[in-house]
Amino acid sequence: MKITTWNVNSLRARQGHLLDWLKANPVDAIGLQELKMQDEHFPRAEIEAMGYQAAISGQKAYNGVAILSRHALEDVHRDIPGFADEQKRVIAATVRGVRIVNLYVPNGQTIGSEKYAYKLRWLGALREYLGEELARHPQLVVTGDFNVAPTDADVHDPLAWAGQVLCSEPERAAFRALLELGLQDSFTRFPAPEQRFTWWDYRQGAFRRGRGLRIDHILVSPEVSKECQSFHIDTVPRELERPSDHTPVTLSFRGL
DNA sequence: ATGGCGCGCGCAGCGCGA
Repeated sequence: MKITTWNVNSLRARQGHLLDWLKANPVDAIGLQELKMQDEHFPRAEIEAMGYQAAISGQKAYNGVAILSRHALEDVHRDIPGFADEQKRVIAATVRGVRIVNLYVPNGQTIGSEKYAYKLRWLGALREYLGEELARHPQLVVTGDFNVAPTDADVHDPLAWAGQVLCSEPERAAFRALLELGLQDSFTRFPAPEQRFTWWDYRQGAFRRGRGLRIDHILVSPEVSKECQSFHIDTVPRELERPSDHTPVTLSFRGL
């Protein structure tokens, strides 16, 4: 089994890239973020023609998440239970007995802003939710754009980013609190690849200059961790015309 | 130097992302 996460930064703008990528990489399931699209505009027929079912939680202009799967999507849930939020950032489904929770964590804008406070509140609520999911589903995979670079090694220029949003200590502590539930950052399960970033700014040729961050993650429960086989950050789509600023990240399993 | 680039919205230029 293979599970991918990809922030497409507008599904309408990236539909061609997504379909081409799925044709070349027929993963079992993929969590998408930043659809920026209402449910009724989702290209369901084109996705189904590729052999995928879709569970979606869309929103006009901002946010929006989906899980696509080549297998049945069961027990689909949206949002964080008990956390009032207009923004569509969470969708969960069970695929072949594996619970997948797919996230688009708030960006946080700037330290001290209302959006930053919302991000930290959101991550606190997420921790409660994932604790419950972990208790219910021993086979748990959490995919998403977490908007947190967990350590300085995940930042091209740690000094320039020190204390900035995505790298601040409260954000990193909130990320570690997810791991303390018993989840593992699957990236750390393998020898660090030469290229470890998953996002590069569109400006200033950041991708070409290797100025990126690792902010897209796949967390796994202990039962899933045992089955992990490989982890891959695919930079090919980032080279295309009008790319998403994020790359797809794929975790492969032996047994699941 | 507070923008750069790319998106949606909507038809000009702004809000937002990371």
